[in-house]
Amino acid sequence: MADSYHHGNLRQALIDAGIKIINESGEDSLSLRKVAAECNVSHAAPYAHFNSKEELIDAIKSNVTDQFMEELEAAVSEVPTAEEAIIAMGRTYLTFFSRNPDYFVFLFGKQNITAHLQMNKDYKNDYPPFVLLKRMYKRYLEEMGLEKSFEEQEIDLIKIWAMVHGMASIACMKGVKTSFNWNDPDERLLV
Amino acid sequence: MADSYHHGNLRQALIDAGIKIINESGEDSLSLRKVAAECNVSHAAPYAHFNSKEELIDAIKSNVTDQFMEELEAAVSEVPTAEEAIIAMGRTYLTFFSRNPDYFVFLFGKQNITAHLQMNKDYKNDYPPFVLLKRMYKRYLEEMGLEKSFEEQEIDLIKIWAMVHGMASIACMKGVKTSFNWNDPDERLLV
DNA sequence: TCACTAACTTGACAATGTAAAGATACCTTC
DNA sequence: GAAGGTATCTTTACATTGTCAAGTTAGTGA
Repeated sequence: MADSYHHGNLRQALIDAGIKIINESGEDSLSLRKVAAECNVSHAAPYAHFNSKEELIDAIKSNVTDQFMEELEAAVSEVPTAEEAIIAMGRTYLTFFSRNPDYFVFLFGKQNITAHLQMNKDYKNDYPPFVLLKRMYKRYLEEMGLEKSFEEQEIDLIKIWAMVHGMASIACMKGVKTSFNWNDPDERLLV
Repeated sequence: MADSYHHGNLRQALIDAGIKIINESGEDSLSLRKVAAECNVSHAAPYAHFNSKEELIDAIKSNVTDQFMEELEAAVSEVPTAEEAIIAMGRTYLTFFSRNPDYFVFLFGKQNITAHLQMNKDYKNDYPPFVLLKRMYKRYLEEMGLEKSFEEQEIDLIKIWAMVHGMASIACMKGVKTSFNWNDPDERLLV
């Protein structure tokens, strides 16, 4: 299978090679031809699995997001209460992206984000990490015996997400120097 | 001057053409050759004013940032107290970027950000909007008669900035639908 | 008037995304 | 097991792009 005409699992190999290139030299230097070369196939081979460079990039993004989700879910499952879970999510969020800032730029930098932070009640077609946060937040309200309107919930969620995402954004900017401990953010996230 | 060999002020014309292209069809479709064509000069003409495509893009960024700063300073000068000024900044921040989301992606999307959100005491080589916020924040502490340590100040500033920047980030994401009023964010930004 | 230099053009080249046409190997169906 | 179909991969080709090198033009100062 190694040196046969057919690769075996080229699709995943292309994704892995793409991630490798991004980690080594950034998204800008990622080209379809390099990815193909990395997999020892011809430069047009990727077109059997992706219709465009953008499709490959989207596949990589969803691969990285899966990786991110695993860490988030692990963090959430380690604590008993929803309140702690939300704090743990924020911490994991910052840890994940300050560990590899390239992923932040890669995931959220360009405009073609498949992430949808929709606030509507059905979770359909939503950004997985945000779905998780919403679930934890709902549980938090229940555990605390709180009743809030949809609008109030929306504001809370945006506040939490904006705070954490904004911090990650700052932390991932080049040249930023603070004495802030990004891995242990202020815990009073919930207002 | 119109059809002469020398353009007159090609440098600024290139920047304007770049902004136009970004507004019309996004940063991805911005090429040096298109910018040159837009100015009716040969494809290599830009190299008399910029050493690379990146340098042109940086120039465009600083142009857009100037525009942004004008609005921020106007907003700040319209209110008497520093507290109101900070809130006005947040509102202007969100208004500016929800008015033209492309600028947000363009300014903060890629990694080569010249913006430096440095927390050190000297404002040297700092991101102008952030310098303004720090000045307002300092004035706020004075007006309120508050005394805070450098670390506490740092945390406050990061919180404010992260909140506003995070909100703008969410607002500029494609496909986001909320009932949140981005132009009138929650005013309890200061903890 | 005469260099000198900044601004611009022309021509070239390598890297890249992508399409079209052909080659190869696997898989199903008889 | 043969035949045909199809997914996978290669080869070739082309337009776009960033960038460089060499030449051209025009304004500037001595």
